[in-house]
Amino acid sequence: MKCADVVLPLPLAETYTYALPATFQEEVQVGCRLIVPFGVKKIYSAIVVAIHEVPPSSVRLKEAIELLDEHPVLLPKQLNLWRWIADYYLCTLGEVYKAAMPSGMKLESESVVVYNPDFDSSLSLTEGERWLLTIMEERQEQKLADLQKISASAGEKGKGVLKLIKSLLAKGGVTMKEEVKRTYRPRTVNCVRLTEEFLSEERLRLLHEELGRSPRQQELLSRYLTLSEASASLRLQNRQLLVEVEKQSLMANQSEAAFRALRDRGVIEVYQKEVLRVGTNADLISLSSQLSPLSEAQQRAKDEIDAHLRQRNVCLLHGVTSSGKTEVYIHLIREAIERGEQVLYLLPEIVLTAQLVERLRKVFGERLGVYHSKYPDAERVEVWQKQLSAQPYDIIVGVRSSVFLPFHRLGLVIVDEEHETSFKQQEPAPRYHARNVALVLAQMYGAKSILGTATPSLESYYNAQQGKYGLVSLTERYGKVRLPQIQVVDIAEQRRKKMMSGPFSPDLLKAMREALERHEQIILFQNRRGFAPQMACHDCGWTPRCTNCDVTLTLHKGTRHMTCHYCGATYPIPVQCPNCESHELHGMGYGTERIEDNIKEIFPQARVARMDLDTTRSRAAYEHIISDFQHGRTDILVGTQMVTKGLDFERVSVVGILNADTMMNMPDFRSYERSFQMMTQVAGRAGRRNAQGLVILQTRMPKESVIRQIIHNDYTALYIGQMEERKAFNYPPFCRLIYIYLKHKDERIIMSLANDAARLLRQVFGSRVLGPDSPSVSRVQQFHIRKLLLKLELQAPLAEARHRLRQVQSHLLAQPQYRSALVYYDVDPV
DNA sequence: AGCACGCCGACT
DNA sequence: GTCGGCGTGCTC
Repeated sequence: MKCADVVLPLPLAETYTYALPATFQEEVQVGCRLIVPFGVKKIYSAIVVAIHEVPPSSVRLKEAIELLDEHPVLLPKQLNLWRWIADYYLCTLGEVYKAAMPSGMKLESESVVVYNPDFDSSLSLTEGERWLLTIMEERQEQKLADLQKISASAGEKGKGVLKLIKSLLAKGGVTMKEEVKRTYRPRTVNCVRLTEEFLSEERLRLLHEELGRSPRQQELLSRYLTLSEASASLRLQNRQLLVEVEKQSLMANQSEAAFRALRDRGVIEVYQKEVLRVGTNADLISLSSQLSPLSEAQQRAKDEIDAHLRQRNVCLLHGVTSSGKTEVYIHLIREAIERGEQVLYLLPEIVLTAQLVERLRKVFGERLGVYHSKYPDAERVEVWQKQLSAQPYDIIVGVRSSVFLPFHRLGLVIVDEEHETSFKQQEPAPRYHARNVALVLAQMYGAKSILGTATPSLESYYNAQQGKYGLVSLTERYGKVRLPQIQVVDIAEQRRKKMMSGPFSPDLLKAMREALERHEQIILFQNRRGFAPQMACHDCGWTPRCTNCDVTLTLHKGTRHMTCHYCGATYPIPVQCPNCESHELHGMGYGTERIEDNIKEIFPQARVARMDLDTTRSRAAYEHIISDFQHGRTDILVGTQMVTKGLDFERVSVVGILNADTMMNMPDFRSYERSFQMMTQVAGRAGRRNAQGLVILQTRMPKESVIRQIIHNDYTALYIGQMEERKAFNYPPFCRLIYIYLKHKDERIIMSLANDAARLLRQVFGSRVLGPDSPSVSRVQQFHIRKLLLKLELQAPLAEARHRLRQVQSHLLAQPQYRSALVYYDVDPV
């Protein structure tokens, strides 16, 4: 008798053991999915991580319900990676499972309420029960979740559906069942074939005569026979030898009436064939045909990378914006594929646009698979399945989560825009850094890695300086375009002189006006979305705040709401100050929405688009904005960080950074590094394949060192300056950081918990523990938050440290007063 | 996570 | 007296 240890897609630390029924116990392998019952009613698809004999002690194991896979969907290396992530990032395997697999592969049960048609409705029922019963009569099987939605919109009548369902269940009006929802459905196409009766030359000849007076049907039939290559009788007798004919291709110029006639005669029949949504390797194109030759500088960079990778496993490519790193990658990818290796090309979500995929497809055709969170889940399931198959994609271009895809023979990993913080998942767990996970993955496969960026993270550059990574610089822009000229405007001074028009300095307006006259494009960067970051009463200074979180509300004029950017709650805009009854409530400060409004007033003839979280909810909307700008259908693009990411636009001559100070003043040891990266990246959008661009950088702190470094594109100065500070105050890359977050609804409890945790941790880690602090947003969704900081030496035994952390956690949570507290970790925070 | 159980305050 | 809120503990 065998049983299996499984991981459930839940934040649980343990694996669970299920008995395997005789019907499929021989087929179960590690890495397969099993459907298992869990708790009283729930059913999940779990991943098998071990198979063994039933231990004698375990009295009552539940049985697994069903085996979903003949072959593992999780390869041993992927499972090892899961384990590494759970261990390193201090989370559970279940959390990794949740993040790793497309949801179509993580089945979950849902409760369904079923109407009982034999129910005697003359029984005495309450008004609510009657209401529910009429709803169930209309549709006799309804998901519990749907009923809850219906009841929420029904108001009074639908109050407490759960209660109503329970009472009706007791009276026999309805029953309940659990159904596993299969969200992934293969796509099918209609195909046509001959029926059993007509699968012989003899019968077909007869038919031909019968059809003597039906030329349309004859034509259709002969077209079918041609398409299916049903020439020899051997083929006819063995249906497997016939080529499948899709109805769509059969019906080109054919009569639908003739088709129906043939079908009604019982000659042909229609069946469904499963097809992949994603491309197949059918039309492999020659790899060298679409390669652009490299410039001298690019070729040199590529040769250096090759040389480094012979010695080391990782190489950092530091190439200025617009130096054509992508072309270098393309050449490296081609060579890897020719060696028979697979390639993983990681990008931050925002850069993965149609334009890049198109460029890569031109070279690699259907050898390229795209894995993106904004693509339909069904497509992601298929990419996963294809990676498992015998003909996987040679290249995967994907976002963060593509590090979880299965590979057979991974040989090269490219992490583009390596410095991007969006590679680090913030919420929920696992809080993993896809760049670092990708490096671990590469190591597991013995693959080489390339990190590319114009603005390296200090960590990566430090590793390169230490000789851990190779370092290659590409200092020349493609086509030898000059880097943009950066002009700094002191907005404090301009404001004193009353020269500012709202957020715009005269210099910026002048540059914009001239660009518009020359029919060139403009990018404006403001790192705040919404209309105004807060509202305030002019008379008493009162400011609306979120009731769940400790933050001010952002005014969104378009949606006529105030929104909490932490919990997403929306509030109506107050007409009157609740504090002093004044009507003088105004938005303070500038978000992208307000900038857009102002520009439309100043340049009414200009076509303006805005790109931020609010305007790019869907992939279509996002690609629309980009393609409009790319094809010159918009003149000015206003946006948040999104506009700073490696987008290629040819006609941009002016970039405006409206307020650099919000970035530099972030209360974070990385604020200067971030400011440099963001501003250098957005500046790099100016003057590509064109004359030199102009960047207007508005700030109140024009003398700051980082501003000087941005102007001169002096990464080395930034690096040296920042490294001195990091060393002096002991911050990464000179140590490792782990944030410990504590959450509780009661502020008094969180304070005492934070103090107890700090005391216990200091007993173990001494002065390596800092805090507790209140984070800048100290309350989110009713939970009070405290944060502790653990600074570990680079050579510290990490596994030991993590073990001790877990010990302290379980010790604290065992105390009754802290039982409802939440503890989680952020390892290597960004 | 999601669900049942159990304990306390606000209503018939 | 019961309904229903939420805190607590368990799930092979």
